[in-house]
This record gives sequence, structure tokens and C-alpha cells, in this order.
Amino acid sequence: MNKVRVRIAPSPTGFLHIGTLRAALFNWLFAKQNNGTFVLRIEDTDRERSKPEFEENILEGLAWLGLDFDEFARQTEHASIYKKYLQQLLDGGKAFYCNHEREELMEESDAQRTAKEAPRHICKHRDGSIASGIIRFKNDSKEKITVKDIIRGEVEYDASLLGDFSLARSLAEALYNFAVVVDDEEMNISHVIRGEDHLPNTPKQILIQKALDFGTPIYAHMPLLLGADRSKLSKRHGARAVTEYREMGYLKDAVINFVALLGWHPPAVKGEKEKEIFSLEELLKKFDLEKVQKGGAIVALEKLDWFNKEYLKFLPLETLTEEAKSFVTEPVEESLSKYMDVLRGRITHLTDLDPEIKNIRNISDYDSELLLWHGKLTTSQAAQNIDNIIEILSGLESSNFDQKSVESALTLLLEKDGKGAILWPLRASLSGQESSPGPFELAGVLGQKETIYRLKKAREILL
RNA sequence: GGCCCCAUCGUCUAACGGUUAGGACGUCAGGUUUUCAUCCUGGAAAUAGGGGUUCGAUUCCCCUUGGGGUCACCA
Repeated sequence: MNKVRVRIAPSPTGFLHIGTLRAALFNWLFAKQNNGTFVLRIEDTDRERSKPEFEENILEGLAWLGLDFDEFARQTEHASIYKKYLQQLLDGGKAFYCNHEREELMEESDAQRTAKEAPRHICKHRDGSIASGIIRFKNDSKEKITVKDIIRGEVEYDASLLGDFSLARSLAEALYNFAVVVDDEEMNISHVIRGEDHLPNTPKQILIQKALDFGTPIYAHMPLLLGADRSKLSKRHGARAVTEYREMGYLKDAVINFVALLGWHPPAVKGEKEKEIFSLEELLKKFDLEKVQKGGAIVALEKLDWFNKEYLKFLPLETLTEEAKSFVTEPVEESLSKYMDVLRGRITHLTDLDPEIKNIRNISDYDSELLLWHGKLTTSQAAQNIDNIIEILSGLESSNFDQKSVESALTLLLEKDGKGAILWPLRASLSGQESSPGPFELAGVLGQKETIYRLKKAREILL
């Protein structure tokens, strides 16, 4: 059994998007599971559209998600290798130059289309009569090309319907299908795991492999990711850059978990409730390329939101605090982890954190009615209760003032007067709002001084 | 249009040819809770249609319909 070597081959003509991310994840998992090698190959043969910033974005996105690659390559650096094989095909009469104008090709294809034929270019220069123009594959094959695919089984294509397809703009400028074949061979790629949109390219690539006497890798064409209306994923739907998900306040673990479950799912046990929370390590154990779904999957962010909430709930506090730093503008400094601890269960995105912290730090004016627990307390009862709270909390050691100490200090009072009668006015005093985090949590993050201050303020409002 | 791929709740999906078609998200209804959030319990919700094959079809085959991909001197 040959060593497993897989690759992802994004072109730096756009940001790393979620489809490429999933290809990267599935390739990465498959490589790790088989003790193989994961290669990142930048397909930058289109020099006009390729941009360094896109390559950087691809690298940045993969690094963020922890999908590390073992080898790196760039196609523009392989020009001499392409040239060698191109020349070999030309010399062997398996490729030729074609100088047909774009318009001529368009007309040919339109005519074929209206005649209900397969649109393809069968070039009249295929005997090698000219020496200028682009280089095409001389396709004389009449056979059926079978693509062996792990996900789809065997897919058959009629080679004669492919025509004399293009290989290179010139000896120095290879085009996609040709460059892919040469690189996959040169890099000993064993399995090609890519999007279904490449399925129709595969017979062309196999034809080139045969002409060059190369082997054929094993294929696995993954279903496409779709927008909400089942159309191709576009910016409207969320075909945004993966790095943009980070900016939107999603955690990398949530993104990985979400994407892994798009097109794949571990077998379920009948009747058993199941949490679909899987870390990269767990995915490594469970993932099975052969079980990947064939149909396209809609990218629905509701589920990503849920994953994010879940990870916000149970990831280590230090990890979350570190992640949160770049999202917080409030000068909370060392208290950030305290705020994170209080708010982690209440937010969906890291971007929600800053407004929540602001909300706690900057109490707004409120009506005295708020302190009365929806009329369940009279003004004098509320005032009395707040006085009692102030007295108890003032007696606490300031260095020891936190959520826990506040809670235990108030235990007796709670038993005496009832939870709501104490907790509602306390919480309302500290938040100034109908709904907020709990009173102990608030007291903990605010500290003794501010807590007492707000309670006294509430007392004044009641007067 | 040619070729190719695909089709289970709204969404992501599970189910050796035999299950009350399972789970998750979302949604709805209760419960716990000082509020909100959380948490717990429960409900509604799917095999696109038609033919076969079979004792038996979500599962295998064919047709229809629907969706998608691709057909560049893009990748």
C-alpha cells in the first residue's frame, strides 16, 4: 500500500472560503488518520487574477483553525517541469498548437449547442500543422473513461465528447487541468479529495495522465456547499472569508465542528440522545471519508451559532479570555476574565461581549418601580431590604469580596425574607434593568465599592 | 442545450432489504429559576411522484419531476 499523500489546491484568486475550508478539513483528517502527508498547493497559474493577499488569507485561515500542512508548493514555481512534459506531449504528437480566435471557438460552440450536440472544439490544426497559439490535447480517445470515486462509486464519461481541450497558453504557461496532473504526479498524490465541481474535469485529467504514462490517484468528490435557496454559495449567503467568521466572533472549534458536520455525520444510535460536539481529536477518531454524503448541503448559520454558544459554555475560561481580548474595547484590563466568566453563558458571539460589558459597567437611569419586583414589594419593604443588604455587604472584607462571599454572606437574609424579596432588588439595583446576569455575579464583577455605591443609589431613588 | 452528479423533517443528517423512519439545530408547549439566559420534559415536523424486483423497499432497477455542477487562452 502506497503512502497516503493528499492535498488541497486553492487558487489565490479569492479569500479562503468555507468550501475550501471543508476540503482542507476532510483532507487533513484523512491524512492524519492514515499517517499520511497533507500538502497545501497554491494554484496560481492565472497570474492576472492571483494576488499575494489572497494567498496570505488562505494561510491565515488555515493557521487559525489549526489545520497545519506538512508540505507547501506554488504552481508558478513549477513552470520548467510543466514545460518539460508539454514538450514531451508535443513531440509525441499527443498535443498540438491551435490558433483559433476566441470568437471562432464561441461560434463553434454555439452552433453545437443549437444542434443539441456536445459543445467541444475539434481542431483542424490537430495534426500539428502550425506552431503558434495555445497548446491543446489531441484527443483521439473513443473510449469510456471511468472515474473511481470513494464517495460516488464509478462515474463514466465518454471521452469523445471532450474534444481537443486546452493544456497551456504556451510552453511557459500551463493551464489548470495540465498543471494539476503534473503536480499530482510529481508530488506523489495518492488521493484527490476535492469538490464535486471538479468531477467533470476528472476524465480530462485521466486522459492526460495516460498520455504521460502517469498513474491515476484515487478520487473522492465531495458534495457542494449551497446557499439558503440551494443556489451556489455567494456573498449573500455567507461565502465569506473564513477569517471573517473569526471577526464575527465565532470560535475556531465551533467553525470546525460545524463544517465537519456538513456532508458527514457519525452513525447514530437509535433512540439515543446525542450531542454533536466533536473536537478535532474526536473527529480524527470518528471521521470516515466513505460515509460522506452525496447531496449538496446548505450552509445554515443557526447551527453554527448553537455550536458557538456551546463552546463558549465549556471551553476553559483562560482560552476564552484570550480569544476575547481583541473584541473588547472597554478598559476592564485584568477583570476581563471575571466578565467573561459571568457572560460566557449568555452570549452567542464574541462580538456580543463588549456591549454586554458596557451594559454592566455603565448603569443607566431607571425608575424606582423597577426595584419593587413587579409590585410584589412595597417601597418601604424594598428600602428595608436594600438597607439590610448594604449593611451585610459593607461588613465584608474588601479583599475577599467576590461572587461566592456575597452569596454566602446573604444566605441568612435570603432565608428570612425570601429569595425574590432580596435578590430582585439587589439585582435591579446593580443592573438597573429588567433582565440581567444574576446579582451575585454582578456584585462579583463590580467589586465592593461599586456594589455598595449602586445600592445606595437605589436607596435614594426609592425615597 | 450536451454530459455528469444528486434527492429522508424548514436545515444538517442516521437507518446489513424487515425500525413506531432515529438524532441534532431551529420552532412550539410545559417545568426549574428573583429577571433574562441556562437547564429539564414533551410536541409538531420527512423518505419528491410513478412503475417494477421482492414475502417485504427509505434502501435495488427504470421512468418522470426537481435541484446542482460542468462545457474558457478561470481554477
